[in-house]
Amino acid sequence: MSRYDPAAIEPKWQKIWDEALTFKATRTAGKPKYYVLEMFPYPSGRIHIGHVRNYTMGDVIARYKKQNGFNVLHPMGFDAFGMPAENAAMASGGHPKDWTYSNIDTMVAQMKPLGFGLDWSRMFATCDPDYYGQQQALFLDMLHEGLVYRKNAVVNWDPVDMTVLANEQVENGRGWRSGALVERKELTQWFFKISDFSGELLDALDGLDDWPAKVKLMQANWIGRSRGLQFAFSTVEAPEGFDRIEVYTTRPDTLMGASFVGISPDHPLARHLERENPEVAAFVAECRKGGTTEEAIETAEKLGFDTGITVRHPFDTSWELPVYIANFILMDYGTGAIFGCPGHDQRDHDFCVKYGLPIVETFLPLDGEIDIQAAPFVPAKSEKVRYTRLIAGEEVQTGDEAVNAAVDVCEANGVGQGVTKYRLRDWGLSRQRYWGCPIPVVHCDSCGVVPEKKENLPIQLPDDVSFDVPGNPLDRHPTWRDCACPQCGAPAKRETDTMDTFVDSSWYFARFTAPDADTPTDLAEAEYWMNVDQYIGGIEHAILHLLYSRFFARAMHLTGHLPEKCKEPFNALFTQGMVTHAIYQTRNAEGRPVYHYPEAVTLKDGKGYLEDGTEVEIIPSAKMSKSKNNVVDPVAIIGQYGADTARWFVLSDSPPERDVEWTAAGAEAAHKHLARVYRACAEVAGADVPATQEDEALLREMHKAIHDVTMGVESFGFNAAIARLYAFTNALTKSRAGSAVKRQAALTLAQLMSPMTPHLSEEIWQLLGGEGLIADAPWPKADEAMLVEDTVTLPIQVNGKRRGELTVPKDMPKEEVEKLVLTHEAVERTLNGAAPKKLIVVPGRIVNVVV
RNA sequence: GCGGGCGUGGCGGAACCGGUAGACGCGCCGGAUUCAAAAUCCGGUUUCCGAAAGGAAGUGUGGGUUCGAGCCCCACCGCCCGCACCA
Repeated sequence: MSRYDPAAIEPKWQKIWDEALTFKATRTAGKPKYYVLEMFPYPSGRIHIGHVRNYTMGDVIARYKKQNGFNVLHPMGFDAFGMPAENAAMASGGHPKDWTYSNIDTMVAQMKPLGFGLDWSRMFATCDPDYYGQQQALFLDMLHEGLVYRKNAVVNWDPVDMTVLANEQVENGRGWRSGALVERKELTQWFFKISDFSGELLDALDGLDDWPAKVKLMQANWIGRSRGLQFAFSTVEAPEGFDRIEVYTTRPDTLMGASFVGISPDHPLARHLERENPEVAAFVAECRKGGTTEEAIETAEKLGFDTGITVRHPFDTSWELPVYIANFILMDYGTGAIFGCPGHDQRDHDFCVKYGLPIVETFLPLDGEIDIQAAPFVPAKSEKVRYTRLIAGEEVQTGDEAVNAAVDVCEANGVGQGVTKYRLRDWGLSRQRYWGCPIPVVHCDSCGVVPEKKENLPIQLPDDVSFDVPGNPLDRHPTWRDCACPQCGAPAKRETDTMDTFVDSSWYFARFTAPDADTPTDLAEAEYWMNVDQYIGGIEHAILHLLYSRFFARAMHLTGHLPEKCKEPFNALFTQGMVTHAIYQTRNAEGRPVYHYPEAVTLKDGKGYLEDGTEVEIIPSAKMSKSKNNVVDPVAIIGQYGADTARWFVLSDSPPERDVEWTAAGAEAAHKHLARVYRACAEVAGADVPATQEDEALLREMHKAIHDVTMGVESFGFNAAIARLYAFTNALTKSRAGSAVKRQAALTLAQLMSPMTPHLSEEIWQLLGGEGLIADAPWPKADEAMLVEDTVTLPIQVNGKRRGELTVPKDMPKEEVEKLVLTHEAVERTLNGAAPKKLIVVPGRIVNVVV
């Protein structure tokens, strides 16, 4: 009998699937489809065990759906534009394109041995001119539709590298690479009008029943809808043109408790004063310093500057409030100006205490005393309070009721109007970088900004660039910028900004339905394959990627590239956990940690030792990191145990939404189990035992396994499904059933395992003479009749504690069960002749005797 | 601070709708096979008392609802994640 040899069988079956085009997605009218997609990877260079887990989950779903008669679309591609490629080029002198494509080749070569049922013929990278050319076409259509516009925006500018930095590249106010102090620079940039969709993107979350509540909540918070009042204070002795200050408040009911008006350091009035008054200039300069990175310092201290200007209270014109410039007010939220109500806001309270401003309450708790001077009273808006300085409504009402009443009264009195505001801002897509999709517009001296003609697409990135000098290579390329104005034909210059890489990943799922179409999508294909039925990816994309994709799907519908039904492109979303691994560390003489590779550590009784006997500290379940020496390389695992073991292990033990810890012992155990399955099935293939009395018991086990594993796969309970498969394997190996039934059970076992361990399953299928490929074989169906037993074992509880059990025919009437229970030895002993207080019989489940 | 989630043996984790807590795996213990080892197979394994039969306790803590609570309700403790000067 041969041994389980993954190194031989895995490549064999991969070749067979390839040649049979087993996983090629084909559109057939009348046959249902299923589109399963895992978030595509960035081509960083090597695949990670986390990728293996992510793609294995998708593959289980894909193979399972195929066996259930669906036309499955399960594609793979690469999110290939982005800064690491440029950074690599700067560091080692190569070209981002070479670096990227060579990484893609490596990663594809690492992924193929894992045996994923992918339609590789649809593969693309977002840096393929074919893909980004279509993205440019899409951009032009969105521009035409009014979904894209230009405006000035502030960026982080590194004056040494002459480049724009992302927020996360600014460390302590300095560029992460150059170390130069980062400047705030205003540039004209392109924006997508995602804010037009704020309300819709928020409301539509309700319809996403198969999305994690957590993700929906994160998106809702990000969009941040608030209802409030916008109105203007009239000013006293303000510079010309500033006779009104617009403010926005979500608490108009506290208007009678206002103590001051605060404006942002970036507010037009502050900017005006800055030019005239050096003290103001010094203050706002202080406020702007460092930006977001020094938020620790900023949170500690709330600073204000009294402008000397005052405003009149809208309901009492003799009441004047001072106007402060305050460092905690953001220009891009609301109107950049607020009124401060210290009685009911901690921040305003701190501010008023610091600057000696009056503190009055507008409402009090229904019962009990509070000292509003000592601390603000900030109850939930849904809570009822008693108003002492009432604008509108009942004296006793909830904050929500009071806000609505206050808005109505203010509107009736001509004091502003109720407005709905969103936190979500427009999506700035311009990046002053080389390795991205060029924005297809032309700057013409006479015509201004002109969209490029579609027939000129793709506007390709030039290859002859270098990264040895700072700045954007597109800017300094000798000829690339030169072009003819698409409108007047005169010599003009191309836009040198490229698109944010989030644009690339906002529509790739649609492109997979027709990767070779000469328009962004093919409507017939999109109509058939969309939506993505199951999307799988990391929680880190809960907000941006998924929100941008939802926006893009709408934009693509408006521009005629997707049918209406695709406005929400992902029917179901699953966010998977990470694969973690223990860190083994000791400390050097200075007390700094020293990290050891797992191979160097021997484990004994839960403790780890180095070769010389030194005990190491074990930090369990840590995120894998190269610098901590705890990375598990999938290629090494496949070499050691084979792909099926890796696939089996990453799904076992932990629920898929949670992190799973990779342990050598666990991987070893998974491998041993697969070898055991192979042995057991090979034994069955060679046996010839006539039918026995145990046949039926094994068949019942088989049908239960079919039922449970099916449920497990359907509900993403892969760990539970695997546990069930262990149990079924045990049942098979221990059973003394005849060979015919055992063969049937083994074939079923192979099928139930096939989404997780496809190679081993095909091998067993072939060994036992299964018909065709297991990948094509219909998923087994549980026979309901075999799931129900003729007899049931009822636990007998006395006062809720289990005291014994009783085996009775399944449909025995309640009365008879009761009689039997009362004669049960344990019950008789407890009752001791007395009658029970109560007797509860739940048919088929349990019996409880109350004494 | 706000929002969300989680807490079950030595470990990862099961437990459908409120109905036998600890499935399955790891580890550990014992045994078989072997000259020996590896590999494999068999049995045991929540804790405490007991030789055993059996009994008692037990799902972070305290209370509640219920014939019955890991699951529902209230309060608290701990951990994790997300957001955050948002007017």
